[in-house]
Amino acid sequence: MKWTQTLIPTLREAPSDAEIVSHKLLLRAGLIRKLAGGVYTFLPLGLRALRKVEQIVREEMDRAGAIEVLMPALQPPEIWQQSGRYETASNVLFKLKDSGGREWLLSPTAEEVITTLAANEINSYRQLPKNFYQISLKFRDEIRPRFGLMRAKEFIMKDAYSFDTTDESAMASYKKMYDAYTRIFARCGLKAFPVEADTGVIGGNYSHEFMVPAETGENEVVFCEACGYAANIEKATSGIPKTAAREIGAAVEKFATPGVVTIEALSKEPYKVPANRQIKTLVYIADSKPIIILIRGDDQLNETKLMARTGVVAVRPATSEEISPLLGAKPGSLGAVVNVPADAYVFADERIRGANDMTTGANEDGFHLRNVSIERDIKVHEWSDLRTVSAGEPCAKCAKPLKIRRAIEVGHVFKLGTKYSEALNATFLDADGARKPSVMGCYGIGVTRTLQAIIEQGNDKDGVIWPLNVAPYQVCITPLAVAPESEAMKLAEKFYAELTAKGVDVILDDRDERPGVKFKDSELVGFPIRIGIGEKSLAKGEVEIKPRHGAMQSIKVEEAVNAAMKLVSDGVAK
RNA sequence: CGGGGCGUAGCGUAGCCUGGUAGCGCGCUUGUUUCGGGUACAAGAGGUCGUGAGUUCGAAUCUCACCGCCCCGACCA
Repeated sequence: MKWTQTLIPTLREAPSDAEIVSHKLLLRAGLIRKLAGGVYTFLPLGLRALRKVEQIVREEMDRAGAIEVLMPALQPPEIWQQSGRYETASNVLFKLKDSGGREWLLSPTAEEVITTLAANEINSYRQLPKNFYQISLKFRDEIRPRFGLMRAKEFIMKDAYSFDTTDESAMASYKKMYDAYTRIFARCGLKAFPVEADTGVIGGNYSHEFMVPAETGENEVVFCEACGYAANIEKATSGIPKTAAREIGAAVEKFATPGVVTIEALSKEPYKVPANRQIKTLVYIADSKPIIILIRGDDQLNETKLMARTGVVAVRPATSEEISPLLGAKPGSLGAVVNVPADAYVFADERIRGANDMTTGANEDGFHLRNVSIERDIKVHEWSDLRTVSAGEPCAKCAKPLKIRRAIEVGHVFKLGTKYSEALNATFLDADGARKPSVMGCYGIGVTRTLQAIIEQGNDKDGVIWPLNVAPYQVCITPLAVAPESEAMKLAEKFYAELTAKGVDVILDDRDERPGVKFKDSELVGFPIRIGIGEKSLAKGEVEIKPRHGAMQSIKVEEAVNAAMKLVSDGVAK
């Protein structure tokens, strides 16, 4: 490709609506342009890089035995009602009507469609296992699109869906995808690692996310360097000890705490109740029903865990106005010992199970209770892990201190079980003549997000540093004179023809620009290899080869093509 | 949706508080110049100051509403 024939609108300065480095570089390097919030046009260079990522994904899916299909973006709501997600995923669904008034959805994912397909086309265990995938536009009415392609209303996702006869077979399908994902991200030049994950609205019971470490990531990952444990903080647990038991104290005693409405205030003079001997009482509204949560004073509730436990669609903290009539006191004096409505469901965190000598609110403004022994004094309906892990806590597996870092989620694999196959009748006839629902898995890669993650991970002050495998062009030939009869341009054309013939993606910067402009632009866009051709070195029979992320070297004209080929085959120089 | 911020030329911005001629840098066009790291000089084009209403003799500037964009939170590939 000749530079002047394509469109590479580089920018000296980033538009002010870009915040993070990868978003700025996507714009500055002329890869994308915004049409509206969360909606982008891919320019020629951005599209080339995107296609390369897609191709890697496609090759690895095929290699893992998945088969490519293409499902409609326009979907009828009936199948979503059947699966139950018309309600549970309602907040991200784009809904529209055709001219006849019939309602449609824009696909945010395709479990319903693929399961309907499987229900119709798969009848026998002999047809299984099968794994279908597609690479297509997805639509989600994100509450807040942000960071360019990171969270967009419209994005490209690879989604795959496996159907198996048994749980064991489904695990094998899962493992194949897990391994394929590991290869995909490695081939994209990304340092991505798998972590245990919550399953969210997709459902299912076993799941890993693939994470790219980045300060700008929207996720927090808890990990152990010693044993390799890693989990999304929404799911992570630690080996932190339970609350130390003390001698069962005297009977519960009410004491006045005027004006004390925080854990911290109660831990100070004159009360001096340490936060770890306090029970924090929270009221949440779970799908419009109030629930009471008990957690240790120095712990933080993990709302994702709460949602997973309750199985509801949405939880939110109750307002003060909702709490007062329920418990008879305002937040700050709440407890679950006395005056708890009989129908109020009480969840308690495992860490305070068996704890005694605790202090909690009296459900009376300005009073607390001491000597509370949880099992004796509180009716807990359900115990579970509800707390958020903090950095430094001991790993549950090896007791070494856990660390926390931020990351970008680029892929997610789920073991779904039979949730969708049962709802949508995707059954098969087994060898024993019994009709059974297929055991499903689903597997997603945010392709456009992966592209941005590559940039977020590979850049410096001068611009993007593309891994060779996904660079829009691998080699940029930069003649410093562009008149057709000039030595530099003639040689550039020759290199261009030879490298192209060898299957290398080459761009020739034939713009009549100053050398500085060309060098700056090639670094901004981030081509892995630049071949500079100018009169000075040409006089010595040499040209320059400059890896984007390495030192420039002068090389004899006749060796230039081979030298470039070597860099390409080496996967490019450090 | 809650909280915060911002809308002035393609991009980045000044001007707004204290109402009166819309300014600068980059980019773009033309010419000269330069020719190995975003050259220099000159001449130019380009603006409904987000939209609408209001206050005023007069509004980019003050008031209100709406729209859009960005950041923090809930949601997720």
